[in-house]
Amino acid sequence: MYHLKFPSVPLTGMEYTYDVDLEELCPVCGDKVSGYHYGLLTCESCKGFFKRTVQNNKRYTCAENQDCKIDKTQRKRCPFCRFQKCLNVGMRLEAVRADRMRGGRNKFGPMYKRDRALKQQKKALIRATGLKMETTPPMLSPDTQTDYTFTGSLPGLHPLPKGILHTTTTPIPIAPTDYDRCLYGPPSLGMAMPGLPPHAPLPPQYQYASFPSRAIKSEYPEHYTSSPDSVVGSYIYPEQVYSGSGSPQVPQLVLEFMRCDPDELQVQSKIAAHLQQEQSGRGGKGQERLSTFSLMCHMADQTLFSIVEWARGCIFFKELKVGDQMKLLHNCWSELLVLDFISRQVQHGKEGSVLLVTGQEVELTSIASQAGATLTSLVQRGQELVEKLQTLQADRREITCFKFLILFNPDVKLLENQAFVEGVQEQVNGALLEYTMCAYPQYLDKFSQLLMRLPELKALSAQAEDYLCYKHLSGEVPCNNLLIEMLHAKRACA
DNA sequence: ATAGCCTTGAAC
DNA sequence: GTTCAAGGCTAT
Repeated sequence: MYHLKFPSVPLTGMEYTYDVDLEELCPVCGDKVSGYHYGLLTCESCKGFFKRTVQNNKRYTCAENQDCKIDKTQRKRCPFCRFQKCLNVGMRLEAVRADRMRGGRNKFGPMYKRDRALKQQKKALIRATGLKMETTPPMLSPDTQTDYTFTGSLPGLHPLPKGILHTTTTPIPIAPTDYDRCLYGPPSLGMAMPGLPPHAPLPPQYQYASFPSRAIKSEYPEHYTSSPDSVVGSYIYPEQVYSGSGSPQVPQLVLEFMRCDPDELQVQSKIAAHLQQEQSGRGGKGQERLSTFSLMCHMADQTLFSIVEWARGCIFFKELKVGDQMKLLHNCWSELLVLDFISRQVQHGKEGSVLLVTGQEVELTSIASQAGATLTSLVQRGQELVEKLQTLQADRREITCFKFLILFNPDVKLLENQAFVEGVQEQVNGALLEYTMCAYPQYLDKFSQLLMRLPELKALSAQAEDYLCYKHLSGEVPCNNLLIEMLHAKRACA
């Protein structure tokens, strides 16, 4: 399935791929676009179809392998796959009104406006630079259009995934559960939170779901909120932090951080299994599965899940009220995600390739040749940071401290317990300083050298976020995505 | 059930 | 007042 792409989008990052005038095509069926409907530009018929499906709570089944091609002539054939595709390209359930109120505007208005502006900007850019690189073969339906951003699959992805990602034996267990989740659960952090039960499929309340914080709060169990008068002192463990029995060189706090750190292999197999499920859910016997880019999105999404899970279970963070937890995570999710990637490269990575969270290796050359310019430069910048950290001999403990420094950012606005966050950051700084002094006495300024990498990481993650935002607005990021949720949450605050 | 056209109404 | 994405209507 290569269709998880917005056919009308001419750009992939900063480079220009194909005809802007081919723009008015429905991402679901390729028919003529009639305007923004339920989150993106679609044709009139898919708009109506989506509305009928959601309003009347229709359930379809696919007579084939849930991978039917949807185009203008065949769109009536399989409503199951059509609706699936609607969701995949990013049509929003929340935009269908539960109360059927007519007219007016909804919260997507500003998004449509931004999207228009973005498209306009790009058109102008193309006109100005004359940089049209490739042209879409005119006969291709949206289903078969190539994703120029990140073509089909990377060679490096094949060796391992043979067994891991492309298993054909799994029957497709997705049918009712995921359908329900898609239908009733607008993408939300709440629903997405690991370890929490998903929405019960009760009355369809997909009405004006305000994006970021709505479900998040309500879905947190009460016991995650702590007493209102939490003060710094009561959370720090003063006498245990630096002294203590363990190893003489490592501050107690650092040991505690390491204890919170998830087992890498566990995360790896969990995410690999998830992606396998994802793949088998759509593949069937057809070869067309998720594009590499969508696969990467799912991978990043799952990594984000594990990061959120980590945060919720780790020292200090779990003492915070849910509101503050969310604010901190919304602020730093992309940094943590990038750091996760970076640290994997620092620890295991070989030169010339990157290691994915699933354990797969991808050659840098194949990224350079197949990914768009923006993504390639992101990876490039990432590798530069990796090299710096390797030169510094940054170890796992130090990088784990990084995670806490990033998470406990006292500059986050409107924190209820800002003093606590500040206190934690100070403690982490202290522990990191002591650790580097004890463990690497020969490097006098290792601590400050390490700290200087943080702004670089921040800049890199900001760039990555912008890239993701762009891809999202282009409709290329799969829906029901925690990544996107985070993206929206952050931009809504800004 | 589908899809083209019509009506509505909050945001601008 | 104008816009334009919601929902509604209806012949096919």
